[in-house]
Amino acid sequence: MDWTFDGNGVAFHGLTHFSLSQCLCSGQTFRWKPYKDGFFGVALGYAVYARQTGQTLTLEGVPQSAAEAFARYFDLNRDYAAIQTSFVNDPFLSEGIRYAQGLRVLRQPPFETLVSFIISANNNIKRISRIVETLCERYGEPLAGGFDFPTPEKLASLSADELKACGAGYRADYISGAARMVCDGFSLEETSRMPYEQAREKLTALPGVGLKVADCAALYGMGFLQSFPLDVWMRRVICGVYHYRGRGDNDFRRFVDTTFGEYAGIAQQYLFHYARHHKEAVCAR
DNA sequence: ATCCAGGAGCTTT
DNA sequence: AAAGCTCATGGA
Repeated sequence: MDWTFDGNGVAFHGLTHFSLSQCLCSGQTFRWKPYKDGFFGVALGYAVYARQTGQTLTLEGVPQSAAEAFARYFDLNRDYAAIQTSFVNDPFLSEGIRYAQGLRVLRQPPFETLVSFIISANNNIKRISRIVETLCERYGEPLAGGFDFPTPEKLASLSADELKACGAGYRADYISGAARMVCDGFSLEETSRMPYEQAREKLTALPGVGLKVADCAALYGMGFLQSFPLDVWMRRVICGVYHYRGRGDNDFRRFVDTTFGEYAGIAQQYLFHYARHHKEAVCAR
């Protein structure tokens, strides 16, 4: 990856198949907000002002020592053109790709991703973002211009009332329970090195983590690109766009496993983004 | 007021 | 195994 450092931050050059706004506004991260002509957010322990001009991504606030880490965060080293080509035989997916051109699956810190998607259960994106932001402001390490995501130790030390006061609602017990298990030796890094099926199975041992949340943590936080989070939107797509008539989740899962391949998670991200902006095109339930 | 939101977990068939 | 019920909260 070709990058430079100018004293204020890092800039990546020659990016194709990359759109910053598609990456940050597609429901996979809850930590970036529109700011001036770009986005402001906290990632990998840095408060960052990110903006894109053409094929250049500028990350103000990122030292050169963190350049490669951010290349991984934005998945800049992967050949998305080749992945998109592998989807050409799927007309629905091709439509999603056209609509969400430049979208990449981020690789975020595992614990932050896990907790964020525990919060996502039966919730909406705006409120998820607000809860995550409040958690960071109150309990995250202060950075130059923002707050980091709280550590497992910090979250494990909080009472249920303190977590509920951040808006977490009934998920407060899940958050502290999962944080405690991570503090107590449940290694997310180790899990991320396991085979996918094994990793997602292990993740569901955490409170508040079912298959869907496990798949989100696996996809957005652990680099398992074959993971396909099966949520309400994907059921609508599979039903309304692919005209699949399944009975229960087992049927939907079987459809996913036989339809999308090695990069199912990337396909899912295109479809999710497309579906959320084309409600009329997807199934009503 | 009622329903829904990137579901999970527990109870009942 | 599969369907049903409940969970806290805010916006539509």
